[in-house]
Amino acid sequence: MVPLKRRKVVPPHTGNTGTGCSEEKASIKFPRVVLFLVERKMGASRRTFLSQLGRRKGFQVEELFSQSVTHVVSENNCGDEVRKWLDSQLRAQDQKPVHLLDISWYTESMRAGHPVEILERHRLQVHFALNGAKCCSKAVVFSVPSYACQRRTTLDNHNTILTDALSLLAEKAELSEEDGRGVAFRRAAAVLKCLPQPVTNMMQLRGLPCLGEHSFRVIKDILENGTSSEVESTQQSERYKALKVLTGIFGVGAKTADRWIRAGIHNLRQLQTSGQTLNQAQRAGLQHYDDLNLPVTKAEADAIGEIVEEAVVSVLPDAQITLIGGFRRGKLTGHDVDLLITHPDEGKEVGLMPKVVSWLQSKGFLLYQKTTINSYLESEEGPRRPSSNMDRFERCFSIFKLRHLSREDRGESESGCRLWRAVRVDLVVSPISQFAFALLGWTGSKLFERELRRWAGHEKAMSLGSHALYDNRQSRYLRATSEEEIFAHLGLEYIPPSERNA
DNA sequence: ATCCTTATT
DNA sequence: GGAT
DNA sequence: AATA
Ligand SMILES: Nc1nc2c(ncn2[C@H]2C[C@H](O)[C@@H](COP(=O)(O)OP(=O)(O)OP(=O)(O)O)O2)c(=O)[nH]1
Ligand SMILES: [Mg+2]
Ligand SMILES: [Mg+2]
Repeated sequence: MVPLKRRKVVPPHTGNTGTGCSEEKASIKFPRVVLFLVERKMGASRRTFLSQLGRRKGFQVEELFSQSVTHVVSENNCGDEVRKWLDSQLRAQDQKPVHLLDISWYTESMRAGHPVEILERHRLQVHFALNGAKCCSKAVVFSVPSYACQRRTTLDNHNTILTDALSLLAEKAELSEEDGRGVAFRRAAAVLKCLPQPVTNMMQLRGLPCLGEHSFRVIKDILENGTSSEVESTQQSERYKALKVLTGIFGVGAKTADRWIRAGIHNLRQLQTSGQTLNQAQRAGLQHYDDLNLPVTKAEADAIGEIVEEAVVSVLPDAQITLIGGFRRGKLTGHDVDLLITHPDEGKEVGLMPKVVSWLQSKGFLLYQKTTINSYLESEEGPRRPSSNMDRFERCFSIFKLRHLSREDRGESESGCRLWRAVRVDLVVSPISQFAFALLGWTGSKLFERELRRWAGHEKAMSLGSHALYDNRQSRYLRATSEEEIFAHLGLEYIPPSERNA
């Protein structure tokens, strides 16, 4: 884990506040091992005694913690506590990787007269959640909250093997229309995604939320054998493979795929020869199956953003376009491009979507589109809208025809190779008064959105949508002009887009 | 036992 | 499947 | 029933 080889050893520099190395006349026998003993719980006198013992045996034992230290030895502290102390001593970016070791490694090394091999039992325990669990017989310090919208989840996932496994089980449940199981596995995976380090043993998981018997079993199998038999058998199952292929068609969900499989349709060839009636979305989805199952790059997303911008400003000059969805969270690829359009003057955006779609269609950019315009007058029934304006909401699901991005802009027309690809593009038009809700609602991730809404309903008696937040107790809509304000309304710490990758 | 996000067409 |  |  921690690279010990070729660690540059900084010689004990001047100003090392003296009480150390030079006084003990024994020379340093192990230059690649630089020790530091943590005084906390060990006591100053015992620490001095152990340090001098070590130096007599030829170990370099530092008085102060610095970048040159390679081995940190502690007694009766757990890894979390030691890590916290080290962080308080040295800025995180200045720290080099160190071994966090128990005193047992030190005493064994003293007895052997040389640094002994580091075994698992020598390492200090690193816990993730001390949710009611005890840490070294000391009370809880920090915890992993149970709603994903209370946590920071960046894209650097230290447990991809485990989260891929749990995500696959979630997908299997969702394809079997077992939504409860599906969301349970999604939440379990999300908890592991937010951990600061790889899980190496089961004890580290004590006290974590959303992990139960089944998830523990899957994790244990992977830690012990490198794989989970349940995951493997799922991947090999004919039904799972067929469900994946068929739901890979835009417009085909779990129910339709299940019906087709029961009719003996397991792949695209069987579907095409079956004479099944397909709706318009499914016909487009099937025609562009390969392209739509290719990842979309950030460069392609930017290119589409520019085309849409040209369309939008040509019909409404001051309109603003924002890239949302996974790309706003910092993802490098996605399954589609999501764009949010608004205008600084409330009401100027009304009727924009049909004009934008017409422009794009006239230039031949749209292979498919379904636009929905939600405009309705104030109704007496149900909760009243935020005062002063009516709800206007326009959306378009489309398939874009995008010219291939050329490395050196050679506008070639070679042999049989196509010059374009199909890309799924979602457009949303929102009035500026609802922009913050739209931004929050379409930035995702999907699980993060569900957890925000569950938090709103269950913990705050509120209802959150992608255009408004309703307070059931005050019987009114709460206004917001920024995502920060919405988190504040919900009593949540603000989580930036890059940390919503649950 | 019951719930599991909230909208749209 | 996991939390309440 | 599908999509976000
Ligand atoms: N409330 C709610 N929002 C959703 C749902 N699915 C997606 N969204 C929101 C959050 C997503 O980030 C955003 C865009 O959806 P996408 O399917 O394009 O997902 P995203 O862009 O995150 O991932 P991608 O890289 O495109 O696969 O819309 C849903 O089921 N409910
Ligand atoms: Mg997307
Ligand atoms: Mg999308």
